[in-house]
Formats: sequence, C-alpha cells, structure tokens
Amino acid sequence: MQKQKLRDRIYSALREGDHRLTPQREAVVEVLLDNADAHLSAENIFMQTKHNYPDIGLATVYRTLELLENLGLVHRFDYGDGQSRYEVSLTAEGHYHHHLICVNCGEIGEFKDDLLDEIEEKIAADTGFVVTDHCLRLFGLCQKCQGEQDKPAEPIDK
Amino acid sequence: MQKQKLRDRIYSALREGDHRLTPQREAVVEVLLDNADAHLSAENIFMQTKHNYPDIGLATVYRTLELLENLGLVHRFDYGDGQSRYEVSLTAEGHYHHHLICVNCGEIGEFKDDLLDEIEEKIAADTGFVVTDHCLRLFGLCQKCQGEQDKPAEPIDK
DNA sequence: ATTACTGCAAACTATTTGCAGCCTC
DNA sequence: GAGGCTGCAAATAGTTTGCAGTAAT
Repeated sequence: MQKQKLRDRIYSALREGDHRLTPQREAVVEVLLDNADAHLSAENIFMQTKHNYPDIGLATVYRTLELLENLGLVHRFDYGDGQSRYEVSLTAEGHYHHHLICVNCGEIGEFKDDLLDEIEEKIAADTGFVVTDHCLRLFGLCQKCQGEQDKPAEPIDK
Repeated sequence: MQKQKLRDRIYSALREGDHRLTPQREAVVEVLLDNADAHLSAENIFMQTKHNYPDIGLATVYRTLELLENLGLVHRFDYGDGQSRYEVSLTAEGHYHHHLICVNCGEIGEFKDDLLDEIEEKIAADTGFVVTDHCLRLFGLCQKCQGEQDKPAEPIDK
C-alpha cells in the first residue's frame, strides 16, 4: 500500500531524533508495517520479529515500541484484557478510527469516523477541557456472532 | 444523594444471586457508594475500606469487585496506566458519561452525553456490528493545567 | 571513539489463585 | 452444619529496568 511512505516517515523521525537505526528496530518496523491493520500485542510483535531476527529480545521490542510511541509513530491501545496492542499511526495528525470489539469471538474491527469532533468541541465549550486525543471502544457482536451467541467466549472485557 | 437506593439495589442483587452479605462486602460497598463519582483503583478501595474494616485483604477487595462487576452493579474502567478503576453503575441500564483524562495532572473528569447513539446507528447500518456497550476516553489538558504544563505529574492517588 | 542500544535476567506491578479456617445462611 | 467467603502467601502475566557487552554513527 503506502508502506514505503510510512517506512520513510519512521526512518526520518528516528534520524531527526538522534536515534539509531539498528537491525532490531528495522525488523520491528517491518512487522508493524506488514500488520498495519492488525492489532498486535507486544508478544505477537516479538514472535513475528523473531522470524527475521531470531536473536531479538522481548525487552528490545518493548523499548522500540515505547520509542516509536513517544515519537507519535505508533499508537498503543488497551482493550482491558491486560495487554497493550500496537499499530502504526497512519497519519501524522490524529487518527479517526474506532475499534469494534466482539464480546463473543474477540475479533477487533475498525470503523472510520470523525463524529467525535462534535463531542470534543462541545466538551471544550462546556468544561474548558481541551481534548488532544481520544480512544473509543465499542463492544458488541460482530455480524458472524449474531446468530450463534453463547459460544465459549474468550475473556475479553472492558 | 440516592445512596440508599443504590445500596438497596446492590444488597438485593446479592441476595437474589445467592451471595452472602459479609461485613467485608458491606465495607467495600460503602466505600464505592461514598465515592460514586471518583474513579478509584482497587488499591484505593482497599485502603479506604481498611478504615472501617482493618483486617480486610486485598484479594477480598478484588473478589468483591469482580462479583459486583459480574452482577452489573459496578463498572470497571481502564485508563491505560496499568490499573483498573471502578465505580458503581448509577443506572441499571447503560451509562452515558465519558471520561476526560488530563495527561498532565492525571485528574479524571466526566462528561455526560449521548451523541454516541448516532455513531452506533451508523456502525450498525454500515458494518452489521451491533453495539451493546462502549467506552470513550478523551485525553487532553484540564482547565487548571492549560497554563502550567510540563509539571511533574503526580501518580494519581486520591 | 563515543555512547546509544541490546540481550539477559531479575525486578516490578496489578491481579489471580490455592488452601485451611471462618462465619453466613 | 454445609459451603460460600476470607486472609495470607504464593503464583501469574505483562511490562520495565540494571548491567555489562556490542555496534551504529
């Protein structure tokens, strides 16, 4: 897709921030780019990165993700199931997609929308709180699961 | 406020579910009722409960919160700072308040609104995903912090 | 040549669980 | 009196950190 553009953005942000481009970081970035619309946990990313760089340590993955998050290149999400998920930020500005979490099968979908702008303006006007970021998670049943409920649901809660 | 009504609802739900009303559970419920609009962590609740029931164990607090959550009497939130927050559900049905989290001082405010209904309808129409619950967290700067940023943020402890 | 980065293992934090005894129903 | 509930301590799970060695600039 626009993978090359994203990779360029990440590499130049690293250079500009005086961070080194190590093979470990390259490997992690590739995994992130290859899974731009998955919602990988640190452990997932670690396992996948091992394919291209078997000697990488889990701590390095965490440190890389933290760095990229601080540079605004990666977004960290929390689904309340005790582990963080990561994905590359697709734009330099805000991201306007929300997550649809199926409480039956655990699948995570996405929904693009900017209706929240309205809410954020209302908040600024009413309370003086200035919103810079948001996280909207919607729980419910995905299309697949609407017929066959009550299956052995995985432990996903908010 | 309507504390007595909430307490009654909790007590009868416990009875109906064949759960025992122990002094520990009573003590935890009182703390929850006294802090209906705070956003307490399990540790916070544990400490506060100790005032009225010094011998209570942290595990009991967790078990009580889990029970109340399963009964729909308490809502659990996750702000991504690694610990869950709890608050009594004020109504039997859905709750329509969102959380304003100040990234500077950590204060958590609330904002009541039902604009999300619109988004949820749109999602059902577009994707077939049926939303049953949601969690919206808004990050930014509270009014107090807008002048004096970059302060040494406190580790949120009420 | 610096000194940021890495892997490993140990440390930490929030939460869960096993178990023997206790106390509500 | 039976079985759910409790406190304690130990176990987990995800993440972070200290350190000595390694490698990007």
